Amino acid sequence: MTNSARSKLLLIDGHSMAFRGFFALPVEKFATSTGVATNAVYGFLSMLITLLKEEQPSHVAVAFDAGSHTFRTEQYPEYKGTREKTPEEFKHQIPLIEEVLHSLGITTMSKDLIEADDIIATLSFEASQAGMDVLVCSGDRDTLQLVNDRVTVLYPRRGVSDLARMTPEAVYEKYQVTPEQYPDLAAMVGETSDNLPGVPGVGPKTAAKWLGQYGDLDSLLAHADEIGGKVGQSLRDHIDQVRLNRRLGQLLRDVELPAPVAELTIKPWDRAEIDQVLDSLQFRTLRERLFALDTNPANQEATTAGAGGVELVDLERTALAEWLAAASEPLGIAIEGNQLPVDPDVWLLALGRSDGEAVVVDFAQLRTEDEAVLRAWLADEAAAKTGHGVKGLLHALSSRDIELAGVVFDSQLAAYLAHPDQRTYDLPSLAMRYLGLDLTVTDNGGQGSLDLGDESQASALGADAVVLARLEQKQREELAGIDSLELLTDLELPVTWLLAVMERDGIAVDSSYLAELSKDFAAHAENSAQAAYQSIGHTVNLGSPKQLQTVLFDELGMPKTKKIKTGYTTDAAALADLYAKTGNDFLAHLLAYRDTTKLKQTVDGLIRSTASDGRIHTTFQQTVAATGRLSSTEPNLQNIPVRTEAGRQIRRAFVVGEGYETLLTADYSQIEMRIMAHLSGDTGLIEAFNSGEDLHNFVGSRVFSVAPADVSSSMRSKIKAMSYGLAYGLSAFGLSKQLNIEVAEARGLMTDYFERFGGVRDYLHTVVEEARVTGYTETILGRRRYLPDLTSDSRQRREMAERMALNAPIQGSAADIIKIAMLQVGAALAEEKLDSRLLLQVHDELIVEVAPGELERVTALVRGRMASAATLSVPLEVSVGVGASWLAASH
DNA sequence: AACATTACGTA
DNA sequence: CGTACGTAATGTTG
Repeated sequence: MTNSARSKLLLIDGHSMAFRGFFALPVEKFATSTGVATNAVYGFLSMLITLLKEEQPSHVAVAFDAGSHTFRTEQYPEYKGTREKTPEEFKHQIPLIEEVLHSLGITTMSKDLIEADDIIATLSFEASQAGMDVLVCSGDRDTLQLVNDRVTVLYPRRGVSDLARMTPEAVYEKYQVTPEQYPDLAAMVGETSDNLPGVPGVGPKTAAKWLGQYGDLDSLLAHADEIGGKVGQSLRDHIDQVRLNRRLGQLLRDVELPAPVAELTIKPWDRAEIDQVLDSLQFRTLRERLFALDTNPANQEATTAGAGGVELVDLERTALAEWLAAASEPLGIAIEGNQLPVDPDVWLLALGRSDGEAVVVDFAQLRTEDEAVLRAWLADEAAAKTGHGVKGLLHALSSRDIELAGVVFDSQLAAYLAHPDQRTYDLPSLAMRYLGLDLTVTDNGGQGSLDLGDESQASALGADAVVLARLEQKQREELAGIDSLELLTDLELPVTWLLAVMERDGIAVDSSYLAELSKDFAAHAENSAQAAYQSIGHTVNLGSPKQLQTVLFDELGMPKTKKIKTGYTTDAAALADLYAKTGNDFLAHLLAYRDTTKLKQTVDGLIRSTASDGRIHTTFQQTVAATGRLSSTEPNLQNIPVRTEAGRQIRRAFVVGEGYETLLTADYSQIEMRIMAHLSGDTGLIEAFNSGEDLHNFVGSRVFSVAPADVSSSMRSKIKAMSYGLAYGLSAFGLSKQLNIEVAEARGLMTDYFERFGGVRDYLHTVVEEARVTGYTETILGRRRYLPDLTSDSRQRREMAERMALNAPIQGSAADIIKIAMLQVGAALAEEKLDSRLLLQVHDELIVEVAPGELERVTALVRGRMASAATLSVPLEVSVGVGASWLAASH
């Protein structure tokens, strides 16, 4: 049936339709969080989705104007001369639209000196010659000349969603001429928007009447002297203009184009790529509308071809041991259960082979002998396995004291290493991306779904396991291609084991102390609140920025602060600034209230997170931070206060657990600056670290040309801010803001800095340039971060990407190093059969719980292993503290 | 109920 | 107009 359906080509005038979208949608409502306008992109894509859905074209192309200079302006410089300059807000959206189209596999075309309509006319002509149906979507009436039995123009009436179908009949009804006659009519009537004057006194009605009488413009002009009255004279007076109009209005049908119509089929969708593009545009609803489409036959074919049936092996008939022994490749492991460190559980486990065979076991019904076989196999280092988020697997299996070894792959970690910027790495997305399988389709008949056999949970789990086995093959190849396979097998996978144990162990807290702290902070906050109400004479929700804006700027008439989306900011820096200006006590009370409520929230969060064993078990996220860092959730133990005295008191609550002697903290000193010295090879900076001198004093003495001893504290703090800022892509403006100095002074400071440390400047420059060429940055271990925005036309996006490119190798290399250190420390503790254990990692710091009598050995071991984790051109310095609480161990 | 916005804690 | 994160409250939207 589908073969007999005629091919249908959809041709879109990109500029024209984007422009409609731009004016139809309010720019304020359609912008990314960074302020990039996206209303035209949104409007265009929305229209495109509708067309794809309603019209089901088999071929699509979008044509764009190459520029305002065309062969028409060469013939007639005034052509389109009255057009207003394209708004900046609009211009930058064209590349974004092209990006979206490319991710959708839709061909875009543009050609120097040629307008989009000429490209469309050429393609339209070629396609209708080949017997295809053609839809032309354009807001330019010149395209009406293309209309015939095969070609329909969709002309926007208002906005981008209301399109008029201009068939030959519709054209005639509207203009009383045939499509072929339309350019003749337009030549006489003129087109204001193209700056083409028509014949005065001649409108569409008159022009149509004449064309009805004479057939076409040539015949009409040949008999121009027969036409009487004022309009006849007017026509004769403007014949040259009419001829010019006619020539300019004629669309070219013989433009040389890069691709024939046959190649304009919609390409298979790479959902991950589309996701990435839509993410960057911050589109949500359009994504759903888009993926709900089923217009792409090529995609369906690819999807179906990749799908195979999953066959569940019946353990009543097949011996588990034999089935396992027959495995010649890593088996996929999928489970059903709680994969968190607290109260983990597992009730179903599936093992899958890439050929589609799967075993699913229900622990509640598992025969004793099968369970023994399964346990032995899972614990067998030589039996290769692959999973998805193996850390969770380890938690779940630990609930039944099941040991897991021989895991050679983790599809989630692998996907993260390949594309560390993605939001999530859920299995269905990976299945779609790497295998073209749609795991979200649960019904049997659905195209692209695995044939589940039945809809039970067990079958779905078996399918997951099969998918994992197949993913391993694809992703292993991908990682090998970017030299990241070792990163997975030698770093991230071992780290997963370590993290699982750290999470399971947790860190002990003093719960009664936390309760006390909460009470203290509450009382303090309440006092500040009352004092705040007192000073303005009424109560207000101090936690509501909106209400505070009313109080500060309307009621008290304070000077306006920095603008934000909803008005003016009330953040701490702005409030402190206002306090300096006005001296109003309300501000001081408000700041105090903010501080203490924030601390109370942190404490209350810790209380809520304390497990029944009196310890807090955070979850470390290993696939979240794009640079390679870990992050910590539920609760986040990587942002426990330390900077203020009151905040530090919270660290007292983290204590050594029963049966252990003390806590030990070990942190790298200035690791990012050391990495900067290493990567840049700057001799001055390397010397700074080898001199034994305090880093900032050393650098300060060079920048300010004084002796190290004469570096004042104000000089030192400026140097410190600048040194750290450089690794983030700090600008002179940002530095001036932070240090409260003039921009000129900040710029001078940076110039002096770079004069003395030219290697740093060269390095920072090179790292961005290389990334622009290769498309990615790399850490010392070869961990990549892709930054496509480095070549963006939008300055904002490009500069953002440049700062990321500066920072990623530095932050990421530090992450690499501490991960190595963790593995080394973990291995050393095990080798030396010590009972002390790693509890937390806070980016450049490790926290260890030391068993009785082990302090000396553990201190030496941690120091040594951390310092030797990497060999850089500067030493890695480690400072260690010991104490009964995290606070006490911090100094 | 889900999402966005604002603010703020850490390295 | 400095990177990388997570959490909580308020307020808006469906």
